[in-house]
Amino acid sequence: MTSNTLMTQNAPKPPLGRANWLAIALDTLTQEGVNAVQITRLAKTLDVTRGSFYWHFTSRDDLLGAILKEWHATNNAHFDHSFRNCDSLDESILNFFETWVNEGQFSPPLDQAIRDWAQLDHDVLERVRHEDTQRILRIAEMFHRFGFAPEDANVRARVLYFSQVGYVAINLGEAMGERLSLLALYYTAYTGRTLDPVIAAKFTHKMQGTP
Amino acid sequence: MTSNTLMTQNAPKPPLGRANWLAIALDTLTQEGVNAVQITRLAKTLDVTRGSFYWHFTSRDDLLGAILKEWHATNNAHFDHSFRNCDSLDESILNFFETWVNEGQFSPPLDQAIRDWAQLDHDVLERVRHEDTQRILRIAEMFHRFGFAPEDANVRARVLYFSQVGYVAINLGEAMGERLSLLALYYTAYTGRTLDPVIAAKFTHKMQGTP
DNA sequence: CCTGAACAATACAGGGTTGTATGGCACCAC
DNA sequence: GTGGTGCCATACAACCCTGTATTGTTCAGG
Repeated sequence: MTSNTLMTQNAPKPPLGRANWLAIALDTLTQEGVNAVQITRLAKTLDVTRGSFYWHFTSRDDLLGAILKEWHATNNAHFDHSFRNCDSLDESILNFFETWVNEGQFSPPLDQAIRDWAQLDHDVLERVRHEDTQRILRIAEMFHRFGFAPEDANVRARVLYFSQVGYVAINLGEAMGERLSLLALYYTAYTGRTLDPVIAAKFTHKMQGTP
Repeated sequence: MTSNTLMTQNAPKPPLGRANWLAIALDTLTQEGVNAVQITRLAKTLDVTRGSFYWHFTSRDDLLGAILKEWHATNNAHFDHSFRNCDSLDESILNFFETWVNEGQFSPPLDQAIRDWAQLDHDVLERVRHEDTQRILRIAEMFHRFGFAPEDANVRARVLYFSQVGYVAINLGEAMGERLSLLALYYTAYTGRTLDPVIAAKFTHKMQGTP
């Protein structure tokens, strides 16, 4: 091999922006926790030195603040939209399930990483608590809309939400098929009602794609 | 006034043992996570230098291993005994609730700290997964014993267990009164049955002590 | 007494992380 | 081309944490 250029040896490497750093930071946060989001490591995975970071951010805290803002802007917004405009309880609950397995808009792992982080930082805890109560309120409203008494709706919202959070925290690593096989039972456990078999079948078929 | 150290203002400071280090390590683990259990910090809170630590333990990993063993020996054993020898579903479920609020034998915060740790260490994850599946199995057996069909018992066990784990993960910081006021509704949400008001009242009264 | 074990203090080497300061280098404007 | 600006590399100072080696200190028992 020749020692000189003119080949693809020297990657063009387009300039990085604040968004690139934020994205990789969110990744390592969700995968390895707050303590792992270190400037040195991020720089290494971006194949760049820390000089770049300190051009886009003033400090590590600056980055962490941006992370929190990003989480609030994306994850929470998508959570809200997940079960709006639903005409039935079936649809609402199934949409809710889908939100938690279909990583795309709302990211449960990110949510959990933020929650872990909150255990160490009181400011983060406040924000997470606020979000959680908001979410529970919205789920409760949903239950109420479909005929549950206010207090019953409240409790069922809590049980449903707690369960989901607990499930991702426990991280059993089950396959999709396992979970779907219990769908109807989950539905009645959460709602006290029976899931229409046709709707269940449709949902099961739709979900068979993801692991 | 007791005798043999004739009033030295210099604290006698009895010698430390492996158990002392383990205890303080478990404390900081539950309060601040694995990354916070550092020899230097533990030594500082024990008012001792690191020289002591390296006499009792060979390394930090040695300590972490001991922590895991301790968790397995105490927390899990106490979890098992929590709802054994119960004659009714009421009693079982209420005992289960009590286990999760009454910090004494089984410690939910420690449980959660270990779970957070598991997110970073695959070995720990394996052990936690094993424990979680065991626990769920035991709860399912309990439901089955009181008349639930096997699959229904399985799902209800999962919902109940996930909920509790999720609740401590979310860390809403609610007062005892708040939670107790919804007791009966929680009970029917989890079991699909109605809680005997007398038993409910007895339990509520019993629990009013703890915040 | 004296010895050796239990336990702790001190000192040092090696590695890792955050900031900051400063020096390039490309590229676009004028 | 001159200059400025966006972006990154390099070098350095100040910590913090681990592990190990070495040296005390206390105390029981032969």
